[in-house]
Amino acid sequence: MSGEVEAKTGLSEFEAQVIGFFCDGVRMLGLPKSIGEIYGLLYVSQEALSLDDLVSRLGISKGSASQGLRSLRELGAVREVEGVVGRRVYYEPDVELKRLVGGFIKEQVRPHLASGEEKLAKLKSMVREMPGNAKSDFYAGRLERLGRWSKRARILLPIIQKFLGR
Amino acid sequence: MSGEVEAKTGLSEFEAQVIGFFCDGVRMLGLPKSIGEIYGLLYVSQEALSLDDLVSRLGISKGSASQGLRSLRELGAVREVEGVVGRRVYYEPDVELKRLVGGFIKEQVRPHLASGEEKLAKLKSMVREMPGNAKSDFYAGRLERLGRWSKRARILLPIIQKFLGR
DNA sequence: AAGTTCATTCATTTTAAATTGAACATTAAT
DNA sequence: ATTAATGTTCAATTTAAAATGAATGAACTT
Repeated sequence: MSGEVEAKTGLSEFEAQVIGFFCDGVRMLGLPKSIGEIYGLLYVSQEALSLDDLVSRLGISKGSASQGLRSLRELGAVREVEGVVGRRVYYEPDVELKRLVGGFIKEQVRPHLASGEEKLAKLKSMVREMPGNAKSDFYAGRLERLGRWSKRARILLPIIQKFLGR
Repeated sequence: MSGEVEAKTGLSEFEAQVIGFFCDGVRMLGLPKSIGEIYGLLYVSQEALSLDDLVSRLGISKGSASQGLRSLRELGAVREVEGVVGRRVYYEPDVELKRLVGGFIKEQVRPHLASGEEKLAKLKSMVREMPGNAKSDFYAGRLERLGRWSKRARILLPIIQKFLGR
């Protein structure tokens, strides 16, 4: 009657709210909701959880859980816990902001920045190969400005990481 | 045969590539492609452009153009140019990174941060109202950590803006 | 005030992204 | 070697987001 939370499984109200908190967070970063759900549940759980735990408690598919865990591993946001028993793998969250941001920058930001710089280089060569185009000076100026943007980003990223690292 | 660019209108290859550059950029920020197209075309255009110019040159609908321009105005990424003639409004891009980032932080980042902090406060009160729950200490610790995250973000944002402001 | 020009809104359609789950590995136990 | 347990992949589906464009509104012109 009041909440917007889907409580089809045995999540407490508190757990559901924390999970919702992380869903909002990851959506702001352009990541799928399921990643927020998975990280969120790990974040509120004192014990490490297996893939099957995530599936049953969150009510998501095995596929989602598997893919979500992979993304989170790549981001460095979760780590495997030595599941002494059997071959089942248990996960726990990395809760250090420094590392979370570092992973995000490394996996999401830097690749985009790099591909942007490639494209920029191509654009610059296009301008160079323009004949006596009246606009080419204007174009060159605009591209130069873009180059300054990405240079600033490159300087800024380590500053951010350093700041968050304590 | 080779390119992925839709050239249904009179966009030069160069213009199309610049627009593609900005499409990638805004998608990284979680904004719709049309916003990248509009800003991109304004960015490569020496003269200010009207809504109808955007519609005809980009081949997008009036609705998209209108909504996209609104978002860009709200972000402070474009400004109206005093269209001396008639009542048609012409737009030009704001090309200062400082202001673009500032607008993005103000419009996109801060609201999310604020709503996150609200939710966090609610979660904290939920923990306080927990009876002698065995997990409440663990929960309190986790929430405290989240609070530190958002405090850091609040400190970091002005640093970023200051850095980009020269 | 009737017509014109230009911009916005919003219900519908389209497109893109995320999710699902059955089929396919992989590894371990017997 | 066979079965059981666990994890991954990917074509098909579902869901969410964005684009469309007809209807509407607002502002100007005559």
